[in-house]
Amino acid sequence: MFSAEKGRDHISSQSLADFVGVQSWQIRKDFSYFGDFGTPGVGYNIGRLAREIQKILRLDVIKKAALIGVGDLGSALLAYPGFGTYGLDIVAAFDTDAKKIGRRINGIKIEDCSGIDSLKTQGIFLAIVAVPREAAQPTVDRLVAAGIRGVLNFAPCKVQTPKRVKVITLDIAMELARLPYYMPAG
Amino acid sequence: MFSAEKGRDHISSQSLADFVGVQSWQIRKDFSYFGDFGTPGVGYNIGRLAREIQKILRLDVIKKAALIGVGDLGSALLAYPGFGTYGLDIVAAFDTDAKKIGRRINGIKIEDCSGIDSLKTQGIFLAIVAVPREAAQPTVDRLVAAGIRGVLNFAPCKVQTPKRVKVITLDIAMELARLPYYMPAG
DNA sequence: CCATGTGAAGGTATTCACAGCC
DNA sequence: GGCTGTGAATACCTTCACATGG
Repeated sequence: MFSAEKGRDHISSQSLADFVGVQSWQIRKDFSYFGDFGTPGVGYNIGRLAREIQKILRLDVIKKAALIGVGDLGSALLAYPGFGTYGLDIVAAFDTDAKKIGRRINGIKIEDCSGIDSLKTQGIFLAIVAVPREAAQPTVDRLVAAGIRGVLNFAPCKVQTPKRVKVITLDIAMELARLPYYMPAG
Repeated sequence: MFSAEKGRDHISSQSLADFVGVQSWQIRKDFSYFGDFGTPGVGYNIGRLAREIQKILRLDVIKKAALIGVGDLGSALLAYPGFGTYGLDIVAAFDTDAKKIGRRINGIKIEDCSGIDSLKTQGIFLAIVAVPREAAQPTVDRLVAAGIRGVLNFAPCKVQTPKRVKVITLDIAMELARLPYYMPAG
């Protein structure tokens, strides 16, 4: 990748744009919102650029996350190796099912849900909610009480939180359902 | 739900707005792009509205989908009961792992990948790609050749397709990684 | 001469507020 | 009176093209 830049320490907005499939001015405009990282006539220093982006996206600190609900999806998430790329680490998992409690997946022991209440003391401020729809709101309420600041919700429903707690809801079935809308004569 | 409207056959943009957490003019404006479904002074006929929305979102036809890659995430998707809500039905599953081929999950038999090439003859135009990143582009190429029209891609990478094939990429780790960005002093 | 950063233009989406219909 | 549908106003985002700095 970046074949035109191999062995060089700078890259142009044009090369970056070609690589990710956008226009060069989009690259420059977006970067300019966060500061002047580039050098006119030269381009962007690759090392500097990487560090700036890591800072902007907060990739420089490892963030601990808890998983609530270890069903099929939850198990898949525990086994997924891709979170490290973004400085994320799932360090705790909770379920209500007695048969699952005590089992380990990928080194993480599944705990009883009472442990949720002490997440704050462990420095955990992110939670992944992979519970049935009916359980989503009560679960999130408990997480909010436990001091959680951000929630990734896989339950197909809206959940209410105080403004200080950010929620991203990912309804996988709805994402698939969006596709036919773009397909002429579905 | 809709307690103020219980037992009635019409609902106002205001009630809908309160329920989903938006402004009433957003509801009216959005609906108006697709036609005049409402009655001034009365509101929207609930049955009519439901049918109109089903038509707009193409929920009235059942769409068959194929799953490629039956790892942890793929298995979770096969077991997930929520696709029917949106008129979706996963009817085929493929994997390269000989140990998995022939197994059934939720009534769907896991097949060898050669079956991908005949998806079109089965009337399948949607595919879910849950394979490792390296395999994503070749898999999608094969799906495109097989006449697939829409792809839900869980691999954390861009995939190239002809314009006629719509791709939605869902990078779950990146979704979680977005949260700290909204959290002050993450 | 090269590539950035940005004012300005153009386009799109959001929001308002009200005329018109029930 | 109540509620819709929509023009008009506003804000936002996208795109262009160029002045400026190396």
